[in-house]
Amino acid sequence: MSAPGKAEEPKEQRLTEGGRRTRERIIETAAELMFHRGAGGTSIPDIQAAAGVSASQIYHYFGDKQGLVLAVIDHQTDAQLARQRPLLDSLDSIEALRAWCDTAGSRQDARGCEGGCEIGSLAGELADSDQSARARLVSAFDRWEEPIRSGLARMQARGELSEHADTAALATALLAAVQGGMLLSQVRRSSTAYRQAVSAVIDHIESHLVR
Amino acid sequence: MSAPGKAEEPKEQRLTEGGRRTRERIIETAAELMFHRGAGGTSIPDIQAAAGVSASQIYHYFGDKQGLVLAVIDHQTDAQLARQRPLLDSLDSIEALRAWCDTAGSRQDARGCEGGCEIGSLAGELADSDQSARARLVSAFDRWEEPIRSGLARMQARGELSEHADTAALATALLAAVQGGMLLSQVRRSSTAYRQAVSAVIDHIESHLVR
DNA sequence: ACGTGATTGGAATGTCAATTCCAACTTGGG
DNA sequence: CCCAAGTTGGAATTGACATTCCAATCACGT
Repeated sequence: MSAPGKAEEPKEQRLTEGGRRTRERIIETAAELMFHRGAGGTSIPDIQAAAGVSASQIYHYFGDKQGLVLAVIDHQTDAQLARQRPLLDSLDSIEALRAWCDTAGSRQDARGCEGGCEIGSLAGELADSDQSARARLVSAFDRWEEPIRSGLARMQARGELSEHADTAALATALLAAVQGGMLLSQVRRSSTAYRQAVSAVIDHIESHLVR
Repeated sequence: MSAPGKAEEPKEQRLTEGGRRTRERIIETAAELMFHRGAGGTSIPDIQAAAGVSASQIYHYFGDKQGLVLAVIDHQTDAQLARQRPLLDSLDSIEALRAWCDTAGSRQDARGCEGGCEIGSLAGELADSDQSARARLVSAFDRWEEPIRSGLARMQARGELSEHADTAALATALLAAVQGGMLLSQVRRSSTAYRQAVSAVIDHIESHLVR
């Protein structure tokens, strides 16, 4: 589920088992299409065809397109975090940080560097035009950044990382490197930029190691 | 045997003085709208109304919407680089790097952190869906990264930066930090993430200084 | 002044998307 | 078994958009 947010869902409707599955299928199909063509570039008919559902079903479960987009954001956030676990929960060593960043790089290579970050792409498209989407994206990035900061904080508590290091700022910098690196890699169709970007920040974190 | 219309050379047409101005006005208006609403979110009628031109004029000068988008990419690239000069041409000291990044941060604050990077936003939207747009974006980022690398190379040539420093990689990392930092700042509506991201990378570059 | 090509207005066309509607069908609990 | 609520299909509506067309001006070289 999503983070403890204040989602104002007035219509708490009961779902049949079949209904739940249909709903899931719509979200997953929409997420896939929107990852490649963007939210604006993905039409309801596109989703209908790809998921094998009728228009009524989409509007029944999500109200309107914006509702579906919000659901997709949450789904991608959950999926992204789930996929990165358990690595994400033990980012308390330089090697762990490198390994974690590396899996993302390999994943990027595997798909030929097409598409960037599932969340970052939606963020760039929706941050300015849809306030409720932006709110969820804030939450998404917070949930993503937290485990990084937490890992650094543990290193610091253990005395491995200088007590002067600003773990929150370093975590933000690393997340930014991931996002920016992904964008450059997507444009250049090469994961090199991504690897150089995250490597630089991790090197910098490394410079805060004690002794 | 249809000619693989890979690159239909934009037929060199003669422009009247008024025509040139109309063309410029369309590009600038479109760039402004697309910056806020994205390329896909900006319709030809939108541009018509904002620029005070008729549909014929847009199609006369750009062929179709994609042609206009390409022109907008080039325009934003030129505008971006021009705005950052002369700072961009003297990035050969840590202070210069910080000052350069700071102006972008202030600019971001000045607009309330709405909108990200003029080029980066278009990149995220178009990299996967429009190959000719992607090609221009590759060129845009290359033109942007070059002055950074060049400045670092000068520092290195002067013996200020370690000879082991990979100036190209560092330049890429800094550009990625700018992009990723802008994205996070746009979502969070605070330039803090941007400042932390670029600061981390510049600190890292600083660690390569020969003492 | 003339004529060719540049420029412009504005309506017309065809497509497609978002959303609504309603009727039919299913399911689960009492 | 029976009803209310959940679920689905598919047509209909409405509007916007990209693009085309044609006819009218306008600018400039000769």
